Amino acid sequence: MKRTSMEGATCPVARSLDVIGDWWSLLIVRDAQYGLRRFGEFQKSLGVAKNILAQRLKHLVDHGILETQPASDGSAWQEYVLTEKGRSLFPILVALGQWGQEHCFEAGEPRTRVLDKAHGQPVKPLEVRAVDGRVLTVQDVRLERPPTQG
Amino acid sequence: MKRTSMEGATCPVARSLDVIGDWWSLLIVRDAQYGLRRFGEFQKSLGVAKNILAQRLKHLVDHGILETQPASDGSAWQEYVLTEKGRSLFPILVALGQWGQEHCFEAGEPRTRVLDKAHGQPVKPLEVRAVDGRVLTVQDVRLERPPTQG
DNA sequence: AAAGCCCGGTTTCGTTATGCAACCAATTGT
DNA sequence: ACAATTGGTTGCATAACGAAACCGGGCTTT
Repeated sequence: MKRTSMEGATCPVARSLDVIGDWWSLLIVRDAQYGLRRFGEFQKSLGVAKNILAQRLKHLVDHGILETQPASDGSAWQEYVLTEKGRSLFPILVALGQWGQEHCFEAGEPRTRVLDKAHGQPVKPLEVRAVDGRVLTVQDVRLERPPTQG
Repeated sequence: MKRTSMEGATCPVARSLDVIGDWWSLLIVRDAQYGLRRFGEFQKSLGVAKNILAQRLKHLVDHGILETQPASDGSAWQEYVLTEKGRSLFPILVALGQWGQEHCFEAGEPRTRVLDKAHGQPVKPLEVRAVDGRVLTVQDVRLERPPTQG
């Protein structure tokens, strides 16, 4: 009765979710993107139980999304910093954020926003595009499944 | 000891995850994007237990991501189809898929791909852009928290 | 250098969610 | 009319989650 794993799936979405699809991982990554590094910082920011946080940090380190660094302020403790793999989750977080803003808030309700540092403007809504630049919707794409599968 | 809810969070990412952040919801939505509509189709495609699937479908309907339609092939059963809110999850799925392809597969390992119908080409990698069109990385943005919080 | 306070966890234990299988009603095929 | 399929629900065992207690090493204060 273990939670079913998507590790062997041929669908990239399923494999991604297998790694970062739990309730906390993406929130940890989000906080890491914005500079949090220490266990205590994450715990305070997220309000998550310490055992769960420890589990998740270990999971993210094991999967190469975070790595531990010996220090940075001279103290003997370690810090958790994003790897390149972790930083490349940025579009996912932006996509989730934009969807959430659009669909999970009342008008005027206060919310955290991601702003372009250069001009203080919100980020442009993501667009899925073809290699030739056309904007694509779900109707414009199709799924290609691998040849030999079930 | 209930699973902590993000419903009241001011962060849009957290609110999104509160709705679609579990192990199955996005996979159901992905299948729905590619045309699956019936309970049995989802169950067969995902291999999920029927009680869990029923729970998740209800959850997605409650949150306005799917809606039930009376029929389409004349039978007396109902179908689950995406609402506009559900269709707008498309960029999130693309982002997850692209990240998964890049980071969760060995080279040459067979995988499902999303292709532009027009030319059969894979979709272009997503780019986060500023309103003026500049491509942004996480270093180019900052977080603006709502004024009175905490 | 001793006492005490943080930081970063681990342990314990109760509660919740997940997953499998059995069951069941309504619909459909024969 | 009878059997199989569809679309679920119910029960039960197990794994994950969450709160709080605990704990050891680092750091601080004196």
